[in-house]
Amino acid sequence: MLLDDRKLKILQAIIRNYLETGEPVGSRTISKFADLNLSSATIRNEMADLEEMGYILQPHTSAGRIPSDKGYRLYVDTMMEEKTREIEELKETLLKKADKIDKVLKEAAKVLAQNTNYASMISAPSYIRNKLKFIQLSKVDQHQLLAVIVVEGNVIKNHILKITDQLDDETLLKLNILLNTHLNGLSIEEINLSMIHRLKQQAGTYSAIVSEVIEAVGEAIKADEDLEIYTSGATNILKYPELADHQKASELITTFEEKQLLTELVNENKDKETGSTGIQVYIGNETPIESMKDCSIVTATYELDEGMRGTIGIVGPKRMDYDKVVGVLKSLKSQLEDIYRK
Amino acid sequence: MLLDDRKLKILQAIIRNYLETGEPVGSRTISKFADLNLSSATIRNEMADLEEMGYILQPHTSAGRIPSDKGYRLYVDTMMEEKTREIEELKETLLKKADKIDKVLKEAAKVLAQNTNYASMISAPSYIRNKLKFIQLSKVDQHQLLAVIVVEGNVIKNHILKITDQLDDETLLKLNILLNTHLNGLSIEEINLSMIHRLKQQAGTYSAIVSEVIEAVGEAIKADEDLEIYTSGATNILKYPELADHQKASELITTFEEKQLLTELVNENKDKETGSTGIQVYIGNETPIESMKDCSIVTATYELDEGMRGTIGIVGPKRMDYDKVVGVLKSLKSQLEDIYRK
DNA sequence: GTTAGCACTCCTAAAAGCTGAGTGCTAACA
DNA sequence: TGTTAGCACTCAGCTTTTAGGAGTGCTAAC
Repeated sequence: MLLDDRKLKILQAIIRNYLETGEPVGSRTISKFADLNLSSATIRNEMADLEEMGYILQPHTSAGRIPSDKGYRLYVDTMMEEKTREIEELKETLLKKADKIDKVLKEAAKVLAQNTNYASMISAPSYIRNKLKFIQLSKVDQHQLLAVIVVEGNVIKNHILKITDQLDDETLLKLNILLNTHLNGLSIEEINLSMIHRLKQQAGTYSAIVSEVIEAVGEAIKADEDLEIYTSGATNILKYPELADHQKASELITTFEEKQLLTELVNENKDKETGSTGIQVYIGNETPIESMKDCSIVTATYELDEGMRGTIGIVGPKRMDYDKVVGVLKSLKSQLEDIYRK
Repeated sequence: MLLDDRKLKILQAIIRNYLETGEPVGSRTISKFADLNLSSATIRNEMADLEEMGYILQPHTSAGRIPSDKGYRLYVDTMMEEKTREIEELKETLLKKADKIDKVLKEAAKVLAQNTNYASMISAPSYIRNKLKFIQLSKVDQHQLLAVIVVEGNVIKNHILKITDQLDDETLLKLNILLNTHLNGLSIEEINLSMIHRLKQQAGTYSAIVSEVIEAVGEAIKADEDLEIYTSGATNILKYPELADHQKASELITTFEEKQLLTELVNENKDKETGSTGIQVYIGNETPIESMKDCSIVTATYELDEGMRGTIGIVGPKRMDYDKVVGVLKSLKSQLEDIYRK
């Protein structure tokens, strides 16, 4: 069977209507819809066809139709009208706090959730290939050293290490020079055992300190393991009756609270080439997160610098306002990139 | 009317029973309760008295009785049996990660929520009076300096500052010495305008850098303004029907998600002398947080070091298992203090 | 190919009925 | 005087019934 123009128009009308109301839509409702002048009976015939083709389904006999995942997919891929709304307030709020990226992202997630009435998540940008930029050892007091490790992209890690023997300033300076000359500019793959061994030998009695610093460097570089994720508006999902069932809602909100599972989403996106727009839409079972299989997820990938990427995501009911969400995400994406791109 | 021994026993039985079931308890249920051999009719008479005295109330005629806030209060103050359960697993988990206090607290909040089936929150310890311990300026690259600021208690803040003019190593060393000799050991009150002025003069052409560093110092010291709070198990409240109503539940969970309002709880506790145990119980309307007026909150204050305090809290239904919660909180409190106290 | 008409399905909300837990009161008992 | 058995009464909540309405599929006519 062919999906001709009229069928497309009817499908579109069904989806639009369902997005608004959340109720199954019947043939009469569609027949009253402006441009196509058809009786409800005709619509019914067409709807039967659409159902057979898998674009819509009936929750039960004698109910109207609702879009299937396949139907939504078609809608998102081909029928959406691009709206270009702006969220000006957001930009202002963001600019005010531009000095602290964690604050900005937290705030952005909040604004996003409030604007869309869905749940939102933002992952902090993480470097894909990280190189060590700079190490600084300093004496904090008699028993403690502070190691500051700066990684490409000005990610900074601090590590306190306890020492038993006293260190004079000169030795400290030597250690600093030793570490920096050998390690700066190296990525994690380049710091291998033979290099560590060589360094330890050169450090002599202080090899224990060198060990500990190198370990801290390792942790600093693979920082994306515990990826920072900011979420907001998880409770918005309680607003949609089809998701507000206790069991499901609890699982969903927990997913947002724990954040652990959301990394799957981020990782899924990191590798994938998302095309020119950087927007990904997961509908129902397409989602990589089990507890969200009754939801739709829209994500955007932002890139502050070559290889420094993060993910913005919106989670809502399958009948989400895709037009709006995509618009808002695009806007936020470009605003983030504007603020931080040099 | 006097609250004699028998009335007390009946009240206790009512509360115990209600805590378990969450259903209003009737006279017959109580009369079947072991030690007091009384008929349901007698219990009914006593219950009428207890109701008149305000310790219990009826949701509607011909329903059993439930404890009032006043009843719970009496129970918590005088009738609770102290149980001393242990959460051994917690201690192990905590020890494994003892190097990162934020991870520990996050984990502790999680364990707390899972153990109790209520919502949990933990505020990171914050110094009341903070002193500057140490400043370190280093060159990251041609255009950027890194200022590392260490505050008493090894709280470390990093601040990146951009520079236009080149700085040679000698000047940097001089600046470091200048800043450290003048500022170390000072509290925020002691760094006043005249001192800043003097420093700037001595810094000559580099006064802009000094300004920026001092500003960063200020932020580092008053870090408790944006108090870190870790929460977990907010969705647990959906398990208690009396709180799971959409409107209320949504507000409650949002409170946990936003965390902002929780600072009120922390501040409330910071000043208050909580007695020898450090445990506070808020029942119903006693709570300082509006959205939680149908809940009970139990908090404990832990103190890692003189003046370095944080708050642990449990939020649940009014019929929470006070015995257990108090026990768990005490246990966690002492474990935290054990791990971090020097 | 389109449409009016009709019988049929089945969800939903409201109404009616029933049940059982629980009460307050009274009168009798120890 | 305190305790108890008994009884009539209340009322939330569940089940069943009923009615209504939205929507469908099919058929026959245009």
